[in-house]
Amino acid sequence: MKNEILKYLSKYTVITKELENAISESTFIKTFRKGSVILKEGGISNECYFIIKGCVRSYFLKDGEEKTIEFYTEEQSVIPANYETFKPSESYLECLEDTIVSVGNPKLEKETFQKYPQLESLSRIIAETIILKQQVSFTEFRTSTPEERYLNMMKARPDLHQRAPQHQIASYLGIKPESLSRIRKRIISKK
Amino acid sequence: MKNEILKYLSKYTVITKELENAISESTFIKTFRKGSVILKEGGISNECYFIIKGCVRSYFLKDGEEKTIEFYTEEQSVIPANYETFKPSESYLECLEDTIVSVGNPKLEKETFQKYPQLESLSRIIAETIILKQQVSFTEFRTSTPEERYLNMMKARPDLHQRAPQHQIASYLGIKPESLSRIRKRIISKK
DNA sequence: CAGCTCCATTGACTTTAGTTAAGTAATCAC
DNA sequence: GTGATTACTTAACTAAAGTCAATGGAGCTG
Repeated sequence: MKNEILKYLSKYTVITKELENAISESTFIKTFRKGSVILKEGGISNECYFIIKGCVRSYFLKDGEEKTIEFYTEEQSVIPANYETFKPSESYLECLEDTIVSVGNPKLEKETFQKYPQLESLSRIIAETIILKQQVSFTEFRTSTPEERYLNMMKARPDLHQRAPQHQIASYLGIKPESLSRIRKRIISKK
Repeated sequence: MKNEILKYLSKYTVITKELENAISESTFIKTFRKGSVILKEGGISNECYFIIKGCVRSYFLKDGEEKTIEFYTEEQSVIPANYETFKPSESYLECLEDTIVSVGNPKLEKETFQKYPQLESLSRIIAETIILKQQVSFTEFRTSTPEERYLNMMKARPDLHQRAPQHQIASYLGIKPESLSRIRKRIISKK
């Protein structure tokens, strides 16, 4: 299972025996059942996750409604917003499917980075890559209509449509379920 | 001037003599006149910037219109989307004011990280912090109406309103200039 | 299997943003 | 300083999303 991480890291660097050791020493596997809540509002989190298999949704409550922050699937990292801060969480983490994750925590992380500085270097590079990718997503979102956002999502992550209910996808797109329903209808009639 | 960076870094760590050296060896100062274009569409960028004083806007063209990606001001880092990729830029970087920046480039960066691993560690931590902050901004944007976005911006970065023309702010908020004009009118009449 | 809950869809209506066009104010260039 | 350009505002109209309510279907539960 753990070689899923190595497979991911191999996109950024050559996997050495050292790196393999670093990963296996600093992470462990956990599995969650569909419907499990990994983190609740108000909860303290001290773990981060790399998704090996499955789907996790983060969301929070605003005006009594669930607002989906992100859907995390295979090869994505979940870092709770309160990771390492010891502050209560404002959001939830929920498994939409049976999910297998690789778990990290600050203590293990710190020790491993000291022992394997190349891993920290790799982490920096990946973090910077994620920043740029996030910025592209954000910009794309900002400059698109709800209809375009839906089409973009279907192109970039078509699997989400099978994995998450439509009202959660709607809130992820920043619109109401009724609007998403109409947008879908409009798209079909255009074809 | 360079101690502006140290001042910023001091939010994350204790500034050692070593760190001071690391910064002064790996960066240099550049100044740009108001209106200067730092990076054009199609241009290759191999520099990143830390803004000491001034304001830089990044934008790109979509359907013949300028879409503002971000306004960068004091203590913010500008990393062009094509930094280190050697691919032509899809966006522009333009100075809205006379601007003083500290410049970094991949070669200097790499050398410095090898010489001062603690700086790379700090960079990782800051990058991870930025990821979380970006996610909060994105989520806030997604779950807000245009009016709320404008109010949020005025609260979080009121200076932008003086520093950037309104139509650029409109595109930053993902709306048309006419809509921003109406939103402002609506807000005033509510008071 | 009946009843319940949750979800997606649809319709009627309201609100708000986009579009187009015109007019005014501000800025820049000569 | 004058003319030209650009930015901002306003208005009338269109298009799309939000709101509220009702319906029908899927899935769960006793």
